[in-house]
Amino acid sequence: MPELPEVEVLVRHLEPLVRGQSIKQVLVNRPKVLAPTPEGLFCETLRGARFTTLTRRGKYLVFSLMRPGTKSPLVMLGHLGMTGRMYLANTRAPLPRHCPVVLELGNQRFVFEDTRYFGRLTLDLSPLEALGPEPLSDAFHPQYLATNLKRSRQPIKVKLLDQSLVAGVGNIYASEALFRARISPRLSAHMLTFAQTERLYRSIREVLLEAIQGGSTVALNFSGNGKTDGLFYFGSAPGTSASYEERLLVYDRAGKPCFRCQASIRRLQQAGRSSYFCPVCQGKASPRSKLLKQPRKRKQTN
DNA sequence: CACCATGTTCCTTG
DNA sequence: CCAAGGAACATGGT
Repeated sequence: MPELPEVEVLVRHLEPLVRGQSIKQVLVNRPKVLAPTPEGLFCETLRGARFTTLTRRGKYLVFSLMRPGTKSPLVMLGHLGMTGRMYLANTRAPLPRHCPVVLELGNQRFVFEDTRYFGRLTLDLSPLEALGPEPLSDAFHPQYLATNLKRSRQPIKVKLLDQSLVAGVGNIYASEALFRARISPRLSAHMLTFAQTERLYRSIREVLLEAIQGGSTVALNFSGNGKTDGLFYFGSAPGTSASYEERLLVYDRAGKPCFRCQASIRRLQQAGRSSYFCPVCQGKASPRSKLLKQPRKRKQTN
């Protein structure tokens, strides 16, 4: 679930649940997810601290906490990696199989579950320094995008995954945005016309905004089903599924008909990752080719 | 067994 | 020095 929209939805739902809660105890099952923060420092720093605010930066969750008797805020950075989840659970509920960190809050516990352990929960804030502008903020605009794309010869799809260009776009939404903008994922970044850059700018924002408004891509279950003790978790929620794949127009649709022209969606490998696109709607031809293909005025040859 | 997977970082190559 | 590509990380699904 971890691209900007999913993290944004998670943050909005989690923020009121953790605010005001204080950490009674810290359990670390996988010290590596704290790196480079030492386990001892992590536990000692957080024990007794109280959550104040929760915000998002790119795909990162930014937890602010206060330690009793101090004035300086404490910040803990979270990242879901590929398979991470963060939720509050009843203390009587059994912990999941892959649970790198648990924060005991008293009657509840904050659970960080991550089957692949690519996620992070750390006191090291340095990753934030390398992030580009938030795509939904004013700092991100067509001129900014144009200037920065001109300096890169990477395929535009690969460039969109560069978090220093714009923070939060991942593999799914990169393909979705390019499909909407009708730009080939193979087009070199510096080759985009300004018109294409403007379309891409709008597409990126639309795709992310719609995903946030849709609640998130992957089906969510914030309420729990009563049988489990999960008060909040990501996962397929019976009855509320279907929204995910239906909103994606090209991602993971190789071989299926393009929703716009019926051509078969294709998949290709770029920088080791899959890209999906419509070979017709996103053909290599630039918008100008339409004009160039028009029959030219012929020279008078008589 | 083979290949695929929503991400980031480190190392190598050119 | 910089850009770009690939492997590594770790586990599970098909």
